[in-house]
Amino acid sequence: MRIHNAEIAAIFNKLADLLEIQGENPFRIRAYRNATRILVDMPEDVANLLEKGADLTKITGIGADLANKIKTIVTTGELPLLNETAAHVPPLLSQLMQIEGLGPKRVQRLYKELYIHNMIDLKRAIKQGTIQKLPGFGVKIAQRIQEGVKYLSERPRRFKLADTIPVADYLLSYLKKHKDIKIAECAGSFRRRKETVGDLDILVISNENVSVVDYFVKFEEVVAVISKGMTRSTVRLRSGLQVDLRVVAPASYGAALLYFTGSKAHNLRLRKIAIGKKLKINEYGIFKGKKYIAGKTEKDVYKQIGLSYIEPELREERGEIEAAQRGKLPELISLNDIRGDLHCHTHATDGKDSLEAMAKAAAELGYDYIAITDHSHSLTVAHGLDSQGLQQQINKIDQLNQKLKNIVILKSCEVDILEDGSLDLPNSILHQLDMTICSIHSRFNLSQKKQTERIIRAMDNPYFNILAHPTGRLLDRREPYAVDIAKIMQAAKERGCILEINAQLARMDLDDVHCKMAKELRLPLVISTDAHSTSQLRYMCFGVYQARRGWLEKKDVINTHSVSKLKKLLQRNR
DNA sequence: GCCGTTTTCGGCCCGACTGTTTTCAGTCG
Repeated sequence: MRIHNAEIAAIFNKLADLLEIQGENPFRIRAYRNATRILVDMPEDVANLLEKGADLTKITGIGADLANKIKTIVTTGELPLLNETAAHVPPLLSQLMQIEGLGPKRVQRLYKELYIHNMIDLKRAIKQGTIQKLPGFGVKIAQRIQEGVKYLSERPRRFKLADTIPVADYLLSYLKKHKDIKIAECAGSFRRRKETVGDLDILVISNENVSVVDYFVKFEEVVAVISKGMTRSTVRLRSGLQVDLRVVAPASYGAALLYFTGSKAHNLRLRKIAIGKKLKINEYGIFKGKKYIAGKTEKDVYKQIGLSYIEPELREERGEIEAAQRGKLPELISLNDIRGDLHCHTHATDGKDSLEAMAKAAAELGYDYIAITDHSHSLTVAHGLDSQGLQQQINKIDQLNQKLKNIVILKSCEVDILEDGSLDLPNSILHQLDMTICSIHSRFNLSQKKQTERIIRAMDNPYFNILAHPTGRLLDRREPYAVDIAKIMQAAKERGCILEINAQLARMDLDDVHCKMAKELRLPLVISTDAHSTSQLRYMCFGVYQARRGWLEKKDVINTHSVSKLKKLLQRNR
């Protein structure tokens, strides 16, 4: 049984919670939390790396002790220290830390004074009204805990980025109506374009902070004001989304935007670098002693500590600071670089719109080409095409291409990869296409070895071009199927195949970490929308965000090429 | 628990808001 990084991370995170409740050294706890972030951000399972004999202490943040603990978890599936700690602190106490307003100190007190071991005990204590009688607690904190418990069971954990955009736009337009607001913009993970957003962070530039905060909490969608001070406030909206507002003066714009954009790990590094230069960074600026030396723009702050400007999408402490120091930051791809969409469906299978409508919509987006990739016949739920159906579509596209002047329709198909790794349409029809995309829509639960072999065998077919949605994950709904992505990428590279970044909102597959992994391997990727209607062609921006988070440049993505260069690339070596 | 261009020991980012206090601890980002 292979242990995945997320499982090791969960063990360290739980250990950190319990140690925190015990009142352990905060820096030791930080080391464990830092390790969880490192593990989650790694493109490959450490179990794999250990098998290859890698030295984990080479990773910054992992010392001899943590490396040993990781090894123990990988070989035995558990960590003795966690079990020992759990003997002193009830392990389910870590759940209580997820409640808003409950940190380690209060959880410890609930445990020691009221013998609360878990969520059930807590709910009982709330009902009995015993919490407010604890020294240091009081009525308001008890009330906040009660609301926190309720909210924890109701709220979605994170929101998809796309779902938060209309809310953010509406809130920003509301804020901008205030006469004293010069600038209002989103920071946080929203600005870093993470695929999911935990809460919305909004920065406002104004000299009239008090009236701005007052105005903010009156926004029509606010259902609860969690905190409200002179310069910041937190509210909860009808949708369950939490919004943090911060107001600063113009001189602090850059420093505040930097601070509020994060990530936390990125900011920590910046602040440490500043300390090394006898400087101090906070949300008001960068200071030498008490003297303000910069802070109007983010660029100014970076410059003071010897770094070039780092794009928000890169600020995850995944090597961007070292790259900035060496002047080796990537020039990130942008939506304007995209010249076509290579994955979309029509009403011939499970799409909503016609071939003509899709082509016209793509032309309106300024694209040079669009590939029509309706499903093949194994996907019966989508009424997939058999050879005959595909032949009819090919003929239709040929006719349409004669007529169309401003766009080229590429003949294609989303071909199912069968369990044995064969494709479910014969090469006799595939050779008539400009390209194929191939994907897994069945037997998700094969072992990692079998699933990986299945895909690589499919790639052996010379008509295999693009592996669509390579891990099959659906955000919040389905875990990725077990595949050795490193092996798949290597095999794709050797065979001239390409991996997709699928921009369907629930997919976003590959993810950012895998994009970066592909880039390092020099494996080309494609960004596609998998549009099932003309309107979904607009999802392209989300794929581009993901690509930017994965450090991709124009040259790394094949649908930035002209149609002739693209066609050449899709020829493989056949 | 990690780390080292002041350090192998002694540091480890920094500030706002709240509630329960009478000057500050706890939580959060």
